[in-house]
Amino acid sequence: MGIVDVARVAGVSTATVSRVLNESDYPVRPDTREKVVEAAKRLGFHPNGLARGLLLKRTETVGLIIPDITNPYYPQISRGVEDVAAKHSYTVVFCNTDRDALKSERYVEALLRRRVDGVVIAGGGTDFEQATNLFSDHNAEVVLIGRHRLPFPSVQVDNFRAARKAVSHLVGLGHSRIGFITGPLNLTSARDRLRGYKAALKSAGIAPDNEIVAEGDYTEKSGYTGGLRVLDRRGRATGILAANDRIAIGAMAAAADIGLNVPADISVIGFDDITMASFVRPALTTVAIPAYEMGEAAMAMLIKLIQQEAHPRVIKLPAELVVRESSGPPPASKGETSKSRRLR
Amino acid sequence: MGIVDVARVAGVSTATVSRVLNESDYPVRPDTREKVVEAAKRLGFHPNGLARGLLLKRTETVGLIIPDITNPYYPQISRGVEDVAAKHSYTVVFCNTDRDALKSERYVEALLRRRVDGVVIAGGGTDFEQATNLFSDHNAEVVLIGRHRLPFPSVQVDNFRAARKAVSHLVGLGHSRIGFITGPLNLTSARDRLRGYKAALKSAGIAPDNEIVAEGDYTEKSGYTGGLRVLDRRGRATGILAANDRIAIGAMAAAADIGLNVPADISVIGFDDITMASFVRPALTTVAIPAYEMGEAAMAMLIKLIQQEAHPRVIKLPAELVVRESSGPPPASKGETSKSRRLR
DNA sequence: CTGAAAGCGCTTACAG
DNA sequence: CTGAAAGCGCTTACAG
Repeated sequence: MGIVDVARVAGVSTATVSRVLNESDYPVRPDTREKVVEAAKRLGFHPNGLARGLLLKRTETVGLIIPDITNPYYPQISRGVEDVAAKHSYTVVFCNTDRDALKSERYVEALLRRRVDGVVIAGGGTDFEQATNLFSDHNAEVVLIGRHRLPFPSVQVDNFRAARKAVSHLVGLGHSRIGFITGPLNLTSARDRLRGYKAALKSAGIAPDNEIVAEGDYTEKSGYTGGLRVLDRRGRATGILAANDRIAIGAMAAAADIGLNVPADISVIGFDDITMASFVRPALTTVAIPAYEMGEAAMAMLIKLIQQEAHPRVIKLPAELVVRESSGPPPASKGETSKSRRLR
Repeated sequence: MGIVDVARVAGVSTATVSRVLNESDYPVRPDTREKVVEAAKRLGFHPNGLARGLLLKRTETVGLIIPDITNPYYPQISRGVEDVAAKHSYTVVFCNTDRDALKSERYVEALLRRRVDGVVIAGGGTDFEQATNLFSDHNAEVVLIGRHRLPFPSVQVDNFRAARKAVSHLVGLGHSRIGFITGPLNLTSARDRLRGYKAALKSAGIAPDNEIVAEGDYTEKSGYTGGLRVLDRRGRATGILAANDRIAIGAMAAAADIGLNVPADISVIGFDDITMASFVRPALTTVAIPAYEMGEAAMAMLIKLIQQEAHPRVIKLPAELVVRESSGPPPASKGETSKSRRLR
């Protein structure tokens, strides 16, 4: 069942069928048009996109390469990408690399074979230099989300400034022992946040202390472990910046399990503003990263590239501090917990 | 740059190139084979999947239709689907319908045009009868996740029994005022859980009370609202079953904001066991739905269907109660909160 | 306004 | 073991 069948039933040529069904502005007599539409509907005709793509060299398909959809940051991005893709009748192929070189390579090959018109790549940690060049060489456009050191258009957020803003908030509240649980330091996002943290301490005249900095990996578990490390000692932090909300929530769990009160004993600030952030108790103060909008912007940019329209080379989106319940002034005297006060 | 170029460079025919590159078991002399492999590599040849698919009538692409990847239940499922897809070198096209008929229709058309080999459909609420028949008529296999009233293979979990199990746990703890915040009742999953809740009450000899049942929609917000409704009155519930973890976490937030202690004043049980469930405090008791495994099973089944292998018609996966901190015995005397006790 | 025909890049039955 | 050629289902330049 193909276009020739429609042509036969309508009593016209395949050329005419094609012109009608693609709403070409090629002139076709109204009654001819109607016969075609009628026949197509009667036969339940769905044009073969493979044949079309083969000929036209465009598939209206794009790839979305992310580390892991299970990380609550990526569903937002993906949704943004997909919504604008759908709006322009593009279809998106979904690739979870786990930041694994082998998996990435396989996906790149799969996308190349499927002749995608473009890809959006989010999340670093893998070296995409070769991959992006491959896509580029094969007429697939590339848009990056986040800061990569690659010469492709990208959508970014200023993680450095965002982290600084969060730390300043803590400083403004009176904190001077401010810890940090980082993301995986092979990621630029994580490194930028760490740099911002350090810069903010410096400009507040606070000496850095590695005892209250722990490396995490953007999971709740690493936040829990890091939280225990940063909190369970004398001279502990009175404020913690976490490199994302999952870490922050893990750290809050650690605080609770140690018997520390948030924010009375310890303030916690996250990053991202996932939905859950406003529903944990105390509600999480966090730096909101506009993930959905980043996805939207990336896909919009990709479509412009594909359709050879003008477009900016890099779009910077703002991150904003959302103050909720988990941040407050430090406890009155150092080392004293709300519990010890209560017990007095 | 195509197979003819590779053939020319290797000094063989396209037939031979095809046979070598597809690892056909057709006999090819080793040195010929080598020349082909060499040429393909040198030219950076990536076979055109569109041409291949057009001819073979299979694309090694499947569609994944879900309501919304932003709902933390679906990333797990999607990951399961995608992991086994990748393992078999299938590619997955990603469709978020928002349970919207128009969007669904568009995706179905897009998938049909792309000649996907099959689709897995998760999440009801939309009528997929027409869609599934369309796929079926066009040689695309269909696997459903969850209970639909459609004659297609499916992967399910027994929500009825799972809800009963959760309520029984509360009854065993001594609760007799047990509330329920439902999911959207147009979904069979939500209705099955509600039925299970009612059945468990009945077999425990507890009269149902609509005052402590609220309709939610699987979001934190609806859990918060529902929680306020069920908790903020005399004769309030001492235990709440929530139709998913997001609702449960919303309900816990409501309890906290009212000044109620979980589990001292009120026990809360969720459904799903999302990662966050073990990191909120108190950690959430919940019925673990094996979402990742459901995705895996569905995709595995789909591949068997496509490759015409034997397969079960329906796979039932077990749901297990995970007892953590949010459930405990009811407060000693009715209407008395831990706060009022403390104040005494 | 309409159609005949070439061609997109592959695979495979057939012939040698 | 190897190759010539047909054909998958479309679109479009060309001719009328």
